[in-house]
Amino acid sequence: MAKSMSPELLTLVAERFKALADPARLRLLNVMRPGERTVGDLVDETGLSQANVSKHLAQLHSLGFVKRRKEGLFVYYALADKDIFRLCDVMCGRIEAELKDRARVLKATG
Amino acid sequence: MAKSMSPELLTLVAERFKALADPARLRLLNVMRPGERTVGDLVDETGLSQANVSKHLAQLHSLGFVKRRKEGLFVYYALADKDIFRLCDVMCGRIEAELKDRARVLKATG
DNA sequence: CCGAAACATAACTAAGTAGTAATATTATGA
DNA sequence: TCATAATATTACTACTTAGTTATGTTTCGG
Repeated sequence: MAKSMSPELLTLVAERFKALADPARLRLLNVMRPGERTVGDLVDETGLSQANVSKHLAQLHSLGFVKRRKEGLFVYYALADKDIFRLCDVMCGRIEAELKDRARVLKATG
Repeated sequence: MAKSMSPELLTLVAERFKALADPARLRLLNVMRPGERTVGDLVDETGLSQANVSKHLAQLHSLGFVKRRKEGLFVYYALADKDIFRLCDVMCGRIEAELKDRARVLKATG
């Protein structure tokens, strides 16, 4: 984090964290991991409704997390870059550490 | 992101992103960057109300982003680790790239 | 003990948001 | 041009949550 983060910058950062703060959007991003997917693919692979998927994709796209490519009737979405992996890796590392710690405590207690 | 992220894991990850998806909490974390702070310090340096600060700190603490140390009447909060810097750095990099890109487009258009 | 200071918590309100159902838009082929 | 398929958008509802006010809890000095 830079030395002095202005409230405006913090708002922009928060806005981006918020885009990743939803299980449905994370599922969509996860499905796109191997490569681009059409909206229909994403509907099928997540079980979410079409309208819901479209809305989530619009949000992820507006913040630059995914890119879109139109081909005939279909629109292909793909991850814009590898940042999401890095971000999720950090979070997963935290969760893993927590679980380990919890297991350690349980072992010591029980 | 791991190959197969279960919905449960994604929910845990989303929960943690959500903790960072608020300007007030980011401000608190930013104030704690140089070192530990009492609740009163955080109230003064952020301008948030005491109750509000306590609530945000409880949330950040429950998810392991900050640690607490009690000393007499005062409670000192501090960043639990350096993950927050890494996470915010990624987000700031994205924002910077966006702004650059927007400037480039404006230059080409105007 | 008592009062005050530091912090936490509870109850409440207002604003934001995910999901749905219905409708609109766009592109294709007959 | 028309019907249809894929996606986007709109209007709405239910739920969540940030902030406030008021109150509770803990700790210490006198």
